Amino acid sequence: MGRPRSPLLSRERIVAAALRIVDEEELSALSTRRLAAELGVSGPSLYNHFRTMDELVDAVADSVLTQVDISMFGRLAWRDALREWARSYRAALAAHPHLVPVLARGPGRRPGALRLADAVFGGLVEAGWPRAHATRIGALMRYFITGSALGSFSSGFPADAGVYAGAYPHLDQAHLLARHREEIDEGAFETGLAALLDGLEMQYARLVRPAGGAPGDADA
Amino acid sequence: MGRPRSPLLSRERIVAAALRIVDEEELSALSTRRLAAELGVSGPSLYNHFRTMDELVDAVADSVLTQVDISMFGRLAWRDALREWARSYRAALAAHPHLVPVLARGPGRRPGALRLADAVFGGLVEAGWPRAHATRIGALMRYFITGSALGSFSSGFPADAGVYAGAYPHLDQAHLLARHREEIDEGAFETGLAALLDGLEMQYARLVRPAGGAPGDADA
DNA sequence: GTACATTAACTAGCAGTGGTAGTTAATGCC
DNA sequence: GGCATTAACTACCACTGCTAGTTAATGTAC
Repeated sequence: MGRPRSPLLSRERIVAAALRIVDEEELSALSTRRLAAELGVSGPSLYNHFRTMDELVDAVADSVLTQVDISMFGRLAWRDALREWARSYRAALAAHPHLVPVLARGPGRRPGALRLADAVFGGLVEAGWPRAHATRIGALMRYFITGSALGSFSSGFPADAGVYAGAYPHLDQAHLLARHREEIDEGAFETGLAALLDGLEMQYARLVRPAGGAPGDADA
Repeated sequence: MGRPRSPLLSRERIVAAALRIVDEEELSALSTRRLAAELGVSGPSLYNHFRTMDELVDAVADSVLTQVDISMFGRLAWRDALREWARSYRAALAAHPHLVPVLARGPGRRPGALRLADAVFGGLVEAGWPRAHATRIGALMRYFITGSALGSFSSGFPADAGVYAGAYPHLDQAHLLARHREEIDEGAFETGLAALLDGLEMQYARLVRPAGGAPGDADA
């Protein structure tokens, strides 16, 4: 059959189709043959564009991160920037929950992920946080955000009341959780985010002006 | 060959062997044939003890949660209990990071997971938190803890300085992160935990005694 | 403008996957 | 003692990621 007159595939087309499959089903539904079939092509053709399936999944995962807004760093105060960024980050991940375990493995060499890390760290350092603190804050924010996007808390509880009956006295209402999924998950995220920022604010106050008047506020 | 004179397998033996494989390699290394070989048995024999591979993985995951200490609820003040529980929870998960994506899908019908949820929710409610707040706190704590155990932050950054060179100006030291893995991950967890508890404490103060003296402290 | 390396599709096939069907023999219970 | 149940087995099935080797169109160098 030979090479076609115009290319049937491109990395972009492959990534887009793969993302669709992963979102509509799950990560394990993504297979070379399945993806190739969706693209009207035969399995191994994908290997002309990606070296391995892992590399393909990496590209799909990173494509999600390009949606995250980082323009608030340098524009807003660190606390407000962190909050807006966290919301944008979570929204991007929550739209593609099946990819969260992949993304949580860290940035690796994926440009989208490195771009985020760079922006957050840079924003915090420029706001006066010492580098060691900025590192930890970047990490703990990622912990919280990926954790919140990894799986719905509420819908992890079966809606069948019988599950809880005898053995778990405090969970007598847990079968209702799934019904209020979105509002609970969202509420927990916002509550946690607010608590986290309040707590960091306290630390910042102790750190940057420990007795009444210190330097540090680099508001460019 | 028929049935052996004494059973070769048991759920416990299977789960233990599976946990070893998952810890030493990764979740995807766990296959029926591989596991069966390790147990000196042939593949499909496992299906006499578990209906599907998913059920087996669930059992493995839940076995990890039985290690988590929940004795502090009712014994310590809510804030201290939450901190101790969080540390115990994280320690259990971090010892088996490859299982975190499974655990993060929620408790489902797994007794170990439901036992945790029951203890945390019960502890918070008895400490005076309204049920809706207790739900959110249970969720947000799980977000943070699973997120922190899901993947090391620091070792997600390649140790190769060339990765960051031109494009990511603030990450000029990021290649050193992996070298300080444990101390950074641990530090970020503790910093985040402290911030979270500080933030919740502030909320608790506003909530339970909004103007100077309210009821609510059920210290049983 | 013609060689020619490269590219991008293909078919065939390998070793490994979860899971099913059907067989066999030991066990535990009535 | 009779017999359903249990727990092992072998032989498959459809699927997985991936490799090898084939073919024909493309882009580039001279």
